[in-house]
Amino acid sequence: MIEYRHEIAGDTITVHVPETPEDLQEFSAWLDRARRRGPVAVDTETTGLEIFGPSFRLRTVQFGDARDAWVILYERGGYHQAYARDALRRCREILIHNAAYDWLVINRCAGIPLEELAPRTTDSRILAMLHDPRPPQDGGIGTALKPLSARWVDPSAPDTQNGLTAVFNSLGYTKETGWAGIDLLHPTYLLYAGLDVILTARLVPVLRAELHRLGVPVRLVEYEHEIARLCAVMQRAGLLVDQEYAQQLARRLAEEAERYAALAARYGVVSLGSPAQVAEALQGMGEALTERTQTGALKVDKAVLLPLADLDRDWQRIGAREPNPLADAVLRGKRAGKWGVSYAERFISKLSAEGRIHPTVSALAARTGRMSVTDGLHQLPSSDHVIRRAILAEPGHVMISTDFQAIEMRVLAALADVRKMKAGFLSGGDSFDIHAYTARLIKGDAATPKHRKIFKGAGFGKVYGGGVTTIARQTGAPEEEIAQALIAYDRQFPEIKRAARRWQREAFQNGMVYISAVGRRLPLDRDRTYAVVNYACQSVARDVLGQAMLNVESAGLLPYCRLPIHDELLASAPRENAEEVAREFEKCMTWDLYGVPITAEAEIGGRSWGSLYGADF
DNA sequence: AACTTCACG
DNA sequence: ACGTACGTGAAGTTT
Repeated sequence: MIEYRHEIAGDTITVHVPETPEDLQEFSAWLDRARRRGPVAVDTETTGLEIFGPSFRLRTVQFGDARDAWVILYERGGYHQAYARDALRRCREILIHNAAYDWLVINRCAGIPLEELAPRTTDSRILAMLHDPRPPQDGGIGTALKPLSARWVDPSAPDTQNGLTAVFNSLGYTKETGWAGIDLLHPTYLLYAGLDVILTARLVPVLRAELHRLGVPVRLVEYEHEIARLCAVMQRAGLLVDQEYAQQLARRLAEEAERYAALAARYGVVSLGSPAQVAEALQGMGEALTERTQTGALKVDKAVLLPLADLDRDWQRIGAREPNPLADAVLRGKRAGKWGVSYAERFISKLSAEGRIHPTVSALAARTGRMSVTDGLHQLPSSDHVIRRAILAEPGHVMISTDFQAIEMRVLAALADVRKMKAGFLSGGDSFDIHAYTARLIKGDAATPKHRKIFKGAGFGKVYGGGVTTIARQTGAPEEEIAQALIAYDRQFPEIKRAARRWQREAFQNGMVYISAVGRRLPLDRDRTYAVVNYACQSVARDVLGQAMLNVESAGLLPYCRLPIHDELLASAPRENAEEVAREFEKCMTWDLYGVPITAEAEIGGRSWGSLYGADF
């Protein structure tokens, strides 16, 4: 048995590393005592972060409480693996930091379904997010184990992390390659592995007490653990990639990017991605650039370049001027480059052995509680089907996308109790259009599609906290018209302004933390408290999606689910049942929220995701 | 690491 | 006192 001693918060702790069957027996005896006393913290060390990648391996599984850690050398195989598996099955209550990762690792490498682990798990990262969801850049502690431990357990907790990075470097590894390359028995590695479970074991009771003190509902904590499980199930399922198509698409886009880059080079732009070069070249061609970035540099983003290329927001010729050929080449070259690299190539490089991508589905990512998904799967271009075409339903299946209808406007109406909005949503049928309704309320029979567009902008302005200038820029309407529209909007829906003021006051009285309708803590930035309207709506909309996911599971539809996308659930379902499954999804996403109907509409596509975006396949 | 840009809801 | 568009992930360039 290898043993290390270390100090945490003034206590001497021990990291045990069993090597022989007798050592493992001792571990087993400890586990029996520990699991009777209380929860056992669990963690894994792996060769990297690509759980579904072809060379991924599980190296160690750690167990621990506040004073003892046991690092099981899973990589050694044989009885090490047997004891680790057995121990995972025997623990009643498990504590994990960022459980979704370890659930999936253990599921993939040790064959224990995450459905067995999840009901027994408390995730310290979830507790931390419910305490303060802000990343360090926004003034929070963040949710990484070391900074959290430094705050709540022992200020010197991050030292081992830095120590391990230094060891990686001294051995000629980087932060990425070190995890797979370092010797399994390296003392710093084993100590680091052991300390993580001890820190987790100490973190959970402190955070629990803190949440209790702040009145965060236990129900919310439990709900978040359920949502984490559902997201992990979707991550495990992954999405099928049309490999041949993706490869061909990547090649085509690379060629296209190359062609436009060569064109831009003729005007002195060596790198399309260099705003400074683009700005200088455009000015050299006599173009007047007026917009500036936050740091004072000349802005040459899409919004600036499109008019120079005589293109509207949909890339259609306006006919107002002679297109600037450089602006046109930069726009097209950058788009082709981004689509090729961020999407098509990424799909290929991220493939699992089974030909699928498994993007990380983070259940609790944004400071509003919103989910996030990696590998670009939340950001695939929707204006064109070519990228989404590369993602496929299962063999014999079709893609089904079920969207909430105007969810944030409905949540706003519900939370702020906006009388006329609620009346509209209640009277409106399936195809009710809140923005057209608003336009009719204000303009009467004179309401036109142009008015609808303006009041849609005003509605988003309310939800986002935008002003006249930004809404005018977004909608393309004159500022005077927008100013009038906002006045009319406030007159029709006076409850919104009142609620905004009330929510800001509540937050101020609560240490600049607004408590959402479900009890979620939403810290406000002092200099932009108006954001509370957006935080309230966005976070409850996220919780509406979470509830829908729970309903979907109860209806037996979870195996069809592939991705949550803020106001949408993407699914793959057998072609012959598609109609029935689609209706079921709609049912799971339909209910009443404080007197406002929440409604959803399913669309049945073909084999590829792209088929839902105006293409015929 | 910071900045800029661009893709989404 | 007044007014403020919100939230992400990712790539490329510059510092």
